[in-house]
Amino acid sequence: MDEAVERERASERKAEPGAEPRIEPRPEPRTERGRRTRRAILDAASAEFGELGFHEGSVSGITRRAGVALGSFYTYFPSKDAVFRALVNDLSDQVRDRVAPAVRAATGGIAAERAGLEAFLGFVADHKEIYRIVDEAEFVDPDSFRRHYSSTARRIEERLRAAAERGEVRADAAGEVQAWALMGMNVFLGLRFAVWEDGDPRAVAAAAADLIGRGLKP
Amino acid sequence: MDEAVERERASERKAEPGAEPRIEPRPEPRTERGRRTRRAILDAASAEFGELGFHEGSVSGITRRAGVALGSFYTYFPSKDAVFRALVNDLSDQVRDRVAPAVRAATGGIAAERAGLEAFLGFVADHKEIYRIVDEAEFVDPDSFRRHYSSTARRIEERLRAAAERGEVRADAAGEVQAWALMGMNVFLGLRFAVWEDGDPRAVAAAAADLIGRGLKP
Amino acid sequence: MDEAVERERASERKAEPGAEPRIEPRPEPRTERGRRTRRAILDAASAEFGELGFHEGSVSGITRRAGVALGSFYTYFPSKDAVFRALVNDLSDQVRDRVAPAVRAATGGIAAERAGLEAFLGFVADHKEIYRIVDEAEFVDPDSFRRHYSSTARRIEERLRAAAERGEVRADAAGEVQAWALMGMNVFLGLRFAVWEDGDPRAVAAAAADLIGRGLKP
Amino acid sequence: MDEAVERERASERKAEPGAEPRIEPRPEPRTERGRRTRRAILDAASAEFGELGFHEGSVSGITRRAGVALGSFYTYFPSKDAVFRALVNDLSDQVRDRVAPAVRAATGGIAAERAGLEAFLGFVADHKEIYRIVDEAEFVDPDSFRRHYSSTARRIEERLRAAAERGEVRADAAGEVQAWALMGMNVFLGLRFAVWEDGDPRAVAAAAADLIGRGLKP
DNA sequence: AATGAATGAGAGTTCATTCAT
DNA sequence: TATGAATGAACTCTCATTCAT
Repeated sequence: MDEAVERERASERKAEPGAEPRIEPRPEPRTERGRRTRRAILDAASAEFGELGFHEGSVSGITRRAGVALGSFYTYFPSKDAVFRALVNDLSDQVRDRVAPAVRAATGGIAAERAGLEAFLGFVADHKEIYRIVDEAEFVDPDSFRRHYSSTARRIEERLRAAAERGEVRADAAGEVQAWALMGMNVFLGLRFAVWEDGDPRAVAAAAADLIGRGLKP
Repeated sequence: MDEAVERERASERKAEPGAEPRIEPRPEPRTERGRRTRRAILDAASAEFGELGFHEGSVSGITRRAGVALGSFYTYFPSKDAVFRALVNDLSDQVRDRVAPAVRAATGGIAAERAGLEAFLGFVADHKEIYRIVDEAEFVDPDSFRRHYSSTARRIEERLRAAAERGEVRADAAGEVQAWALMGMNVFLGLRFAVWEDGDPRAVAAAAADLIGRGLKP
Repeated sequence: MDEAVERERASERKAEPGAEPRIEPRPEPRTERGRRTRRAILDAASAEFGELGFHEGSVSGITRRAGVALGSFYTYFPSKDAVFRALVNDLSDQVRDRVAPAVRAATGGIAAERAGLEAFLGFVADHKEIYRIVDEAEFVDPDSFRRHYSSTARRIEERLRAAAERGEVRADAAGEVQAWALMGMNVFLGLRFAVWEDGDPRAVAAAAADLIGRGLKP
Repeated sequence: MDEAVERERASERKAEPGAEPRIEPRPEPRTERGRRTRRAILDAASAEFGELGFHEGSVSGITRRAGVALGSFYTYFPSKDAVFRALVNDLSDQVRDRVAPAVRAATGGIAAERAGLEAFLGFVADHKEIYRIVDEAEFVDPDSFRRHYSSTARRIEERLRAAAERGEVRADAAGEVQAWALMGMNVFLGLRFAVWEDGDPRAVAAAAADLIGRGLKP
């Protein structure tokens, strides 16, 4: 989460190069009450944007959900864009934090991917709004969007390479193309079997692992 | 394309059941001039939404690009939403019409998927805006969004089943999960290697076909 | 006046049953400043609609007269229709509040009608816009229009009945027809001798009272 | 009706003094077909404005009802205002032409007023749209509005005077005030017992005649 | 830190009227 | 005469952001 905050600030600083400096990043809340309010706004934003999307969602909708006055929003976030960015990064980190341990706990490259997908499907089922939010980032904050998928693909690629070095995966199948293919697979399986309809994560992950296990096997 | 028009009208007709249908579908242009203008607006909308997204794009931006007066837009489309819907369906049909022949011309199930992906990557490179438009449909016109992916997945699944019957693919690997997995791969490979950066369609398609070829082989 | 506010809110709440109530009633202003602004807008609306009518009048004309920003209008009224409704009810109550005491102070049924008409003519001379506003309600807000005349006629009818019981008026002349006839008389005398041209309220009221006094006498 | 046409032209000529000359009155249709089209448009306008009012009614609504192309409207009327004016004058003349014979056929001043009101109620029941159209003229074409009521009141006043000369009515009750009072009664009785609800014209007219008969009696 | 009134740029949509065919 | 496409001014309403309290 700290990472996300870091990025949020960086992103704000360089936002709109050439334009008026406009909006300063907000300082961390000093009091406990302030921290609670900030969290309430962030959660409300997640609900608002998840339900309505960025453009249909409104700052006043967020503050209404959060139970605070409209003006209070600007005590914590300098703009509507800023909450959204904070949210995308927050979610991006949350997925990573949920998938990574599952991957690490698995034995063997394919088993790791299977475990990772299963964890991912579980996360998605709990946070169905993630698709709408991340997808809309493509329009609202392309940087966050690219960063989210680039870093996810990079992590997969690194795992494939490590597996290749351990001889579990063909060396020529441990590249960027395969990493993106796997990520795409995961994302769409999540859309279909966790967002649209609740599928059985174990079964879906097993079928996918079977597919790529054979596909990548040396 | 006629199908798209058909759907557009149907969609408009049943929009908001119960509410007064104040926004009526527009009649087909009766003159040749009218048909030309309608097409110009549709193309302009594609450019506008592709560059700016649905919400940042404006009707006046569309008419400016099309070189017609603002009011003329409403001679052909009852609302900003309506062009967008028409556009999504139009693009959806265009992809299908580009991919289908390539698939049919190929020999064997895996070769067909390879050819399909290659054709898809080519189409995407020519219409980079398709991602932004289809993705934003998730928010603007969820029906079109679902229909687009559902029908694409269904077509892949049918091909897999046919290939399984011909013994080219394992029978237990010709299901919905695999179809969505393949579609996800294709979509993300398109995003990475045709929209973000121009990759070599042949090479990317070959690598993907190798992966799934082994993965699905009986 | 409270009654009018009450009705306004009720009317907004049930507007367009079945459709989404996108346009919500505005909460009461919480601060004194807010109350002042609301009143300024209502008065400005009265002037604007009185001069130009509902359709030619504009929200921006109202806010210009009120000396507030365009957007402030929507802090207090959810739509142009809504101010209009509020205005009609406000005026309707104002007439009643001006006529009623004059009526009560008079001795005898006919004298009461005479006094009522005289008060009414005075009010109209001060608020010449009332005709345009109430008349246009027929198109903009038929409910308010009907309510205004129905309740006025009902009050007249009740007075006639009471007078009949006191033996001041023929029993068979204390019905709805007579009440509507009297109201119509009053309304048109107001139009002719208070709006179009400033007549002498006492003289006009006396002539009318003479007419109906003889007409209703037992 | 010729009178109405005459007035229409005059009114158009002097419309908007000082403004650009703009719009020429349309010549009489030369062919039979032209006359039919003009009538169809006028009837359609009556329906359109009667249902929707002047502002909500649209030229395209009129042409749709009339079954002619939008552009054809301007072959017969120079503007939306112009049809409306033509319509008001047309209706005004129609009422007069329906009421006048009934009045003439009656014997005695009061009987004439009774017969006139009864005829009026009958006309209104057949043309409920007349109220909305004449009332809205107050905003759209104040001249027509004033002329309509002024000339109606003048006719009543003349009848009262003649009756006074014949000794049927008190001399001091044959003035403008009484004429407007009678007209107001008639109008509101029409609104209540012919437009809002179908009452019995004979009974209503009898009750009103009783009222004014006694009221005016020498 | 919190509140909620105030601001105004900006967008979608309508429709009377014109005009080329 | 008739047609229907084209035009663009004008209007209502939204909402992110500011600011006085």
